This record gives sequence, structure tokens and C-alpha cells, in this order.
Amino acid sequence: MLRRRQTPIPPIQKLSKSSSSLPSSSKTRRPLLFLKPTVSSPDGEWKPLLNMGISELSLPLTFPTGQTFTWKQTASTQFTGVLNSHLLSLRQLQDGSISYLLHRTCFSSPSLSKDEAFAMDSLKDFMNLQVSLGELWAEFSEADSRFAELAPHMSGARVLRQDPLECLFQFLCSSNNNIPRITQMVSYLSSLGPYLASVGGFKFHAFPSLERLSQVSEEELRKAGFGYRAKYIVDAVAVLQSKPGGGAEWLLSLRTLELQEVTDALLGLPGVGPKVAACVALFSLDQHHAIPVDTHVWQIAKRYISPELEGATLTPKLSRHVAEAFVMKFGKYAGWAQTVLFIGELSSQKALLPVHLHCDKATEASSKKLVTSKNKRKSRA
DNA sequence: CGGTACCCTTTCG
DNA sequence: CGAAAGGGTACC
Repeated sequence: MLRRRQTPIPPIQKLSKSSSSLPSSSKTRRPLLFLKPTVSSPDGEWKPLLNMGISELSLPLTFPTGQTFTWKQTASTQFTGVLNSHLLSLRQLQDGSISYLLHRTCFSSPSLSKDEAFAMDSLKDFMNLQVSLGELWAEFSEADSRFAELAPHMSGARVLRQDPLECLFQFLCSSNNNIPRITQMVSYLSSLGPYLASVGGFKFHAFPSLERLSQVSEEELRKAGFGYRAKYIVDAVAVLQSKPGGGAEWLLSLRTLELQEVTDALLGLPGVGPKVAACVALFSLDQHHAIPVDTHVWQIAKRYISPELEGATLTPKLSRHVAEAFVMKFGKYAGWAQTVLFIGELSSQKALLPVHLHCDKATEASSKKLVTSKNKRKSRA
């Protein structure tokens, strides 16, 4: 059942110039993937990546959950994004098996095969695949009952390891903002970078360099709807560019530091407060116990972690308290636990949850009713 | 440390 | 249709 389709599909040069190179035996059993069948420089083919099982990786519980705004859902079970200037799509079948497709872009090597090894390394890195969710979640479930009841419905929700520069600018856009607008702003920034290709109606660009970003003015950003964050972007670019050795490199170097040092460093950037710093630390700088405390996490904390906080308002001091409480409870991968609890709060994901696991007041009442009526039915039976 | 203005869009009452 | 809130930060 779990047999992987490891059969190394021979590197068929799909419809390459010398069509005679197609092994005749394969023509009747080609997979039914009619993707852009006749373009002159075709994409690569779908290839099996791995099957860790749905419990280790779920694309829909990893990509559209507020960690990244650059990956797009390009088909019902397909997500597409840019990794080190490579454009690739991922797909997941019911059994959890993941396939990938490397798209051809203006920057692709002629054969694509050279790019593939590189793209695969990037991907494993990007998905933090060395971290086993199974072990972590067992511990989390033991530590926290809310996690335990949520976990079965959140299988495979992972924390990504994004490029720090990209991550920083995404979350600079996120302050006091909502997901659709953040997405719009981030795609504006992305559009400044080199165009790669179009997939599923989305145009993909490599994220712009600091140098390219430095060419955009505050006024332009304001016109593009960034509001007061326009100044954050412009100023942050300037500060980063002033770092000896380069801003992107400086950000990357934070990966080797402790969380407190990372946080302090990030807080030195314009537009970066504790919440944004924690997001960048967790989602791109290997700080697995960074806890971005926003209004959702605040609700979670009050409800499940520190009930005594009911009625309090979220001050910086209390934010730190909440973050500490999470780390106390979940340990050095507390940020991963937080992500699961957080997804449970997202209204977009609530639709996938049984009603009794919902947590807002309106549904709380009705779920109680449901439970009691169920119980009545049961006891009558 | 605690309070408030800041852009702008959507949702709520 | 006005108010409030939405995945905060800078400044006082």
C-alpha cells in the first residue's frame, strides 16, 4: 500500500526535438499528464518526490496558512512557488505521496536535469523535511489537550524554512493587516523581481534583490496600497543595505544565533516589532521556539494556556509571558505547536474541523447544544 | 510601561 | 452607512 513508486522514470526528453528518442515501449503507457503538451521548451515532468505519508506533510495545511504569501494554489491539489529562482509545483495524492514538477523559465538550464538536483535539495531544505512531525506531535499531544484534539485534523502541518529576506518583507507587510491585502502587497513586491513563468494564471517572479528593492520609492509603494508600511519597506531596505557584507547575507547569518540575539537584531529594523520578528525567526531563521504572539495566539493563550489572563489586554509584557508559556509547555519546537493551534483558529480552516472543535463564542454555544442533543439521543437509544 | 496614531479594506451592527 | 477590527509598530 505504501509502496512508493520509486521506479526511476527514465529521463524521457518529453517531446524533445529528436522525437525519435522516445522509447517506443512507453508510448502506450505514458502517464495521463497533458500539461502544455506541445510548447517548444517544455516544463519538466511530474516526478515522485517522496511519500512520507499524509501525517508528515500536508500541502494544504502548510502553504495557505499564513506562513508564506508567495506560494499559490495553482490547481486543486497543486501548489506552486519559487525556490532559489527555480519555479516548481508540488502535488499530493490521497495517499500522501508528493510529486513535483520543475517549470521551465528563462533561467532554466537547457536540460533542466541539472536544475532538478538543486531544486530538490532546496525543496527538502525549504520544507524542513529533516524534522519528524510524528515524534514532535506525540510530545505535544501529551503536553496539551487542545493540541491533542486538534492534531488529528491537522495532519502534516509543517513550518517552512523560507528565505529570510523574502520572509522579512512579507511580514513587514503583515502588520495590522489581513491576508488578502498582505498577499496583494507581497505580489507587488515580487513583481519587481525577474519574471520566471506563468502557472495556473499566476505570474511568478523570483523575489527582488535588495538592490532592486532600493529602487522603489515610498511614494510608489503608497500608491500601490502599502499605506504607512511603505516607509517601513524603504527604510528597512536602506538599513539592510548598510550591513557590511550585504543585507541578505546578514539576515542569513542570524541562523547561527540564539533566539534572543536574533530577535534583538531583527527589532533593529524599521517596521519590525516583536510579532514580525518572531515570524521571521520561526519561518526563516531556524528559531523553532519563536512564538509570534498575535491576536489569534492571544486568544489561544487565554483559552488553553493561561486562563487567568481572561480580561487582560495584550501588552508587550504579556506577549512575552505568552511566548514563554508556550515554550514552557511545548519545548524547543514550541513554534511548530503554535502553528497547529494557530491554524485551528483560522476561519478558512475551521470549515474542515468538526463543529465541536470550533472555538468562537457563537459556535461554542451551538456546539454545546449539539453535544447535548447527541448525548440525549444516545441516552434515549 | 501604557496609550495612541497610522493606511486601508472588509465585515459587522 | 458608520463603526470596528484586521495576524502591529513607532512614538510619546
